[in-house]
Amino acid sequence: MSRYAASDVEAKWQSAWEAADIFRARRDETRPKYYVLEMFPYPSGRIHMGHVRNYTMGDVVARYKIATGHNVLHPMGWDAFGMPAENAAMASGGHPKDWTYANIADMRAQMKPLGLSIDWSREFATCDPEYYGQQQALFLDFLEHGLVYRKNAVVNWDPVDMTVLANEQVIDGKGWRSGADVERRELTQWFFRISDYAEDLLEALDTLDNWPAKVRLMQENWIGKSRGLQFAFGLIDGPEGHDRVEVYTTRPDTLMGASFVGISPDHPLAKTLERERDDVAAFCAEARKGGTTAEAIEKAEKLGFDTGLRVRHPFDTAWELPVYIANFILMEYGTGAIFGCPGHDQRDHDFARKYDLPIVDTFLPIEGDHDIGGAPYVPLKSEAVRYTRLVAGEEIQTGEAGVNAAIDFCEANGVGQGVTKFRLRDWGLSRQRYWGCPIPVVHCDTCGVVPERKENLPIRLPDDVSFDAPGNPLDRHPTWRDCACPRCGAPARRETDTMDTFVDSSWYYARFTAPHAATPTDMAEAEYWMNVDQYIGGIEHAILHLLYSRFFARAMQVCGHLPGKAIEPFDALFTQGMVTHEIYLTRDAAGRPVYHLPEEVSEGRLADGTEVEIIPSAKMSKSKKNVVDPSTIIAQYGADTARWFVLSDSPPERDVEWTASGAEAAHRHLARVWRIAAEIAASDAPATPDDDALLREMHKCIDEVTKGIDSFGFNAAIARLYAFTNTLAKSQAGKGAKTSAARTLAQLMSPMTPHLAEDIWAMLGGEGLVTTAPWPVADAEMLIDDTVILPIQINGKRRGEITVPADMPKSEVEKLALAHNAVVKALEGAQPKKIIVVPGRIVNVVV
RNA sequence: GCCCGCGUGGUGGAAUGGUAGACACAGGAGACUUAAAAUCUCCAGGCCUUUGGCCGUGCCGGUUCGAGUCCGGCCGCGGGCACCA
Repeated sequence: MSRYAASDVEAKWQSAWEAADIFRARRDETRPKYYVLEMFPYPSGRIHMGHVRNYTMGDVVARYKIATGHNVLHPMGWDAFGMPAENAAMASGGHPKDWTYANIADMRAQMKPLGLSIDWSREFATCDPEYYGQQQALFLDFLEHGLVYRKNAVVNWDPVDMTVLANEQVIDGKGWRSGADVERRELTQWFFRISDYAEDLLEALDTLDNWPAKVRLMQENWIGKSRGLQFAFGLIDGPEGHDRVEVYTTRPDTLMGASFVGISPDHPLAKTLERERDDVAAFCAEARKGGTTAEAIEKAEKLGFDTGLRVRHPFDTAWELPVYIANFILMEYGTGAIFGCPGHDQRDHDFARKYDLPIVDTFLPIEGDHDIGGAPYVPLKSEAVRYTRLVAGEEIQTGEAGVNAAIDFCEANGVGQGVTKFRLRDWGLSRQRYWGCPIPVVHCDTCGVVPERKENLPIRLPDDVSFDAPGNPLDRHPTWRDCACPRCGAPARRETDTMDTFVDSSWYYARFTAPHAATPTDMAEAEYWMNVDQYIGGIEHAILHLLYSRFFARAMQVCGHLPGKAIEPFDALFTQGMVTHEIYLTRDAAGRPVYHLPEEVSEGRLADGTEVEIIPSAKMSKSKKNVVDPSTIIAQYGADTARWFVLSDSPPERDVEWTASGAEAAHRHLARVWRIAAEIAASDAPATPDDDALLREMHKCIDEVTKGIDSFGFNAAIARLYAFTNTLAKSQAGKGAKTSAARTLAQLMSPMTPHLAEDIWAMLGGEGLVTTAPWPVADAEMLIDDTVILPIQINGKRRGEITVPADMPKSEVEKLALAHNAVVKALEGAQPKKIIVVPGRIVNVVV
């Protein structure tokens, strides 16, 4: 008998699927539709195991849905704009466009051998003018509907290269190429009004029942709805135009603990002072050093500058507080000003100790009380309710009730208003870069900012650009900027900013429903195919990409590009873990790590015998060389082995470690299944006898694998398939029962290992393709066993077991349990205190 | 710093609040073979006084007849933090 030859088998069945054209999605009102989508890849050049895992999971779902009679849409495309293409152009002199399309061709060629059930006729790249032209049309519609506007915003500025830097390009506060200290600088930029949808985006999270709870929680925290008090401190002898400092606080219950007021270096008062005073200007310049990320700002050393100005406390006008400019206060949140309460906030506490400000405890003492000299006192969740002193004679509870009481008290006394604020800021989409979708507006000296006419779209990126100087090539292009004003016809200049690549990925799922429509979407197609029934991708997109997509679905609906039902574009979301691998390294003379590829290492040693250090289980990354190329694995074992392995060893939401032995074992198992099936097919044994145990196992396997796939329990489903294979291999049944069991095995494996499944299905005389064969259904009667083993516990510890009929009444089970040796011994003639019988599960005797 | 998650044998992991360790990897013993490969069979959490007993799911405490699972606190590791995609 021949052996399982993966490469022949896989090529054969991929051709068969292509010939039958079974993955092309067409509208068909007679069948339920199912849209499964994996987050589309960035065309970096090579696919990696993370891609294999992501697309395999989507493929399992897609193939399972095909088998259960659904009309499946399973498309693929490329998130093709972005910085790496420009970096490659700068490093090697090529063009971002050539680099990107070459990468797409390479990656498509690597992806096809995986045997994915993709409708390739719908493929597009976001850098295709056909796609980004429609995106420009969307932008113009958003502009018309008031969903886009311009305002100033802070960017990372490299003062040597005179260019804007991405956060990624700021290393330890310095520009990645120039090494200069990065500054925060304001530019006029385009913004989407996502914050107008904050309340809706928050409330609709409750409707996303099939999203992971943690993703919903992360989005909830990101949107950050809070109720607080907005009020003003009266400013004493402030500069002209400044008589108060508006503050927003979520902790008005601690107002009596105030010991300073802090304002952002970008606060209007700070800017006024900066113009008037050199010492303030010097401090603000210092405070603006470093990157713009929240992490950089909050981790930076807390610096404050005493302006010398004083404000009056709203409850006691004789009480004066100093005004500090502080580098950790963000102008984007609240009012850009805070009051500091060092007694009950760690950051304020640190600040107060550094600048020698008073630390006031506002919580009334209860027994064994706190001392806030060493650390701020923040009550624990589990502690008794605390009371705080708001003003003399007013005591209020802490926590939410206290905040509301404090707001009520303040409003009643004319000190500010209770307001609701969101942490969510508007989405800045301007990028000062070439390789992105041009923003389709024109700057005219007479008319100002004018939208392009839709008939002029797409506004194409020019091909003749150079990357030999820092900055945006569109800015220095000799002619591209020149145009006629769409309104008055006078000579005008194009906007040279391009769009954030998150814009590209915020609506591609809608475009897949009609990838070549002359408008952004085709409403009939969108009505049929939307929503995405199952979306699958990395947890790293839990906030930004998913939130932006949710906003876009709403905005597109406002502009008539999506039907009402698509307000939430992704009905179900699954976030998968990473593929990890050990890192192998040796040290150079200076002790710096030198990384080695897995194939260079054998049994912990390099070919020359040098022992390597091993760092366990880290995310695969080219720089650490702990990567395995899927193409190598496919060449060695076949795609089914790679698919089987990435699904088998870990739950899909968790990381999976790629190991050579695991891949080897997966391949051995698939070869075994093939061999077992081939033996059954070639056997001349009689059709009977049946094997009741085998058939029961088969139905249990159908049941559990079906449930496993339905709930993304792929690893558990695969474990069940291993067990069933073991049972089948040992069965003494006749050819009839074995053939039936093996065909079922082929069907159950087909979503995971479709090529192998087709091959053994055909071998065993299955009709047509297993891919399109109807999914098997478990016989409910075969799932119930006649007898069960019940563990006997004494005081919750297992002491024995009894085997009883499954339907034995509780009273009978109790009698049997009480007669059990271990129970008799434990009772020593006494009566049990209690007996708990959970039918079919357990007996617990309390003595 | 802030938000979120995870932690179970040598390893990956399984377990609607109900027999902890399914299934697999690595390991050990054996069969087959001149031999190897391949394949097949069996063993396998730790400890002890071994037909039995004790301990055991990061640590400390709680709820419960019963906790890997629920609650509180801690420790460790990972993801995100708005211009990486």
